[in-house]
Amino acid sequence: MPPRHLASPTHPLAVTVDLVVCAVDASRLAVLLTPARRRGLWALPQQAVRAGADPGAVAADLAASALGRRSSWMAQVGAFGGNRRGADAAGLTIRYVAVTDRRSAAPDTIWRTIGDLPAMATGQGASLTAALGALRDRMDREPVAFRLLPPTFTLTALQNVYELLLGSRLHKASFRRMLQAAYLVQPTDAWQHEGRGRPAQLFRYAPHRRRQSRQGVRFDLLQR
Amino acid sequence: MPPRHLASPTHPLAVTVDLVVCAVDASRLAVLLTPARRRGLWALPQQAVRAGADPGAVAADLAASALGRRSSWMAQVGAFGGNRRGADAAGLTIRYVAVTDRRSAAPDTIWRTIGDLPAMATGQGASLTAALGALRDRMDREPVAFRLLPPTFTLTALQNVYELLLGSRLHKASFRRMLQAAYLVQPTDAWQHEGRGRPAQLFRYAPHRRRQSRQGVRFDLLQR
DNA sequence: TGACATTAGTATCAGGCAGCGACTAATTAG
DNA sequence: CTAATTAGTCGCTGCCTGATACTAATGTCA
Repeated sequence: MPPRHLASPTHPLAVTVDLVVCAVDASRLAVLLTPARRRGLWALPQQAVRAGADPGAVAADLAASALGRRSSWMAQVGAFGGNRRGADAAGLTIRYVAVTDRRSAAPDTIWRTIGDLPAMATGQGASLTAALGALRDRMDREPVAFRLLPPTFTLTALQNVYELLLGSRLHKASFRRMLQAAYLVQPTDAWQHEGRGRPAQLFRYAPHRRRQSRQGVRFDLLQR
Repeated sequence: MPPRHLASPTHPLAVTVDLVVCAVDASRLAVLLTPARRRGLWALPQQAVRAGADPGAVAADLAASALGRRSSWMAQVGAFGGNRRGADAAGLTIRYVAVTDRRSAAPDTIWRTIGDLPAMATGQGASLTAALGALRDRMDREPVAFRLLPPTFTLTALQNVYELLLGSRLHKASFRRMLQAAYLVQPTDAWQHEGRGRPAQLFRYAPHRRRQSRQGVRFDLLQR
């Protein structure tokens, strides 16, 4: 037997991509579900990966087919595998999380808000939670929040998305100050009249002047 | 043909784990390499995944066999696949990055510092860079720096590791102040006498009193 | 033995930024 | 016209950051 750190023979494996597509629905986070194999249950959209295919491309196609349109942002959560329960459980799952600004849906798929999820197939709930965690982690490195909103949006709407993803409230003035300092949005000429109250100006995501990040050490985020 | 978002038949795939093991060597980052299939070239340690195996466990075993001991920290970088060049290129690669405090090595494996890498097999250099990027990303969320150091260490050594991973210099007083505020290290009774200069106190990684993270939005890290 | 170099660690201060409350602005409802 | 509601801004205060400058403890070398 050769040392284990050298190349070793291959053992073909069943590989599936599964996908958590998120959208914002009236201050709630919603995810897209498809019918599970067992009737009455729901599951994350998933698709087998063929040899030679790029898993990212497979996930993008899957998102497009489940949404009826392309998702506006996507990232890989990770690869998981081994001893799940169920029928052909010996395979590998590559999980992706995606985001969209419009809750369109292909036939048979449904949107459900977190906290109001239907009965789901085994393990799917945990997958979903893990994917949302990954989303939260990337939120301050990539423009995820903007991809959950239409091309133009109010700053209040943007703040709501951030609060939703962070799970905590933010201070209005501070939020806007930081946003301005980061040169991430541009005002448009349009204003949104939303029933009562003062109209809100619409902004567009338009990052210019990339600021140097501080390069500091965030010990306060380091908790293990 | 069924809709693509529903379960579809399986297509077995060759799945490999590959691994970037890092250590600190006199203010340089070093990685562990094994001989590539083609003589004279070097490659990342890798191993096939059998059906039913957990890729994380496979990676941990691989690390243990390449190092001769367990690695002190490990994380998945991601799953990559599809159209690489080379012989059996149709498979999938799950990449992990690991970290150790001692540069032990199994027979046939070598340590090389970044910037002084030998000729490597196709694509391996890029894999390595991507893994180091992932390491840097997780550094301020998980205690990676501490795992690159022995159980007790001087604060100067810790700061050197942070500077190495961040790629920039940090201010001594600020570094220590933040470290103290985060309750991450405890002083020991031991002092390190390093040739000339004042001896340095040895500390141990011992996070107590988990502070609330600020929950703010780091727009300055958001640049796309 | 004493001055100097070297490394560790601390103190203090000034400027900047975050969080906060309070303010103005623009609209609808009644 | 007044109150309610939502948008957006202003100014203050206290904390944190980064810098400089200091003290402390050791080895080196004349």
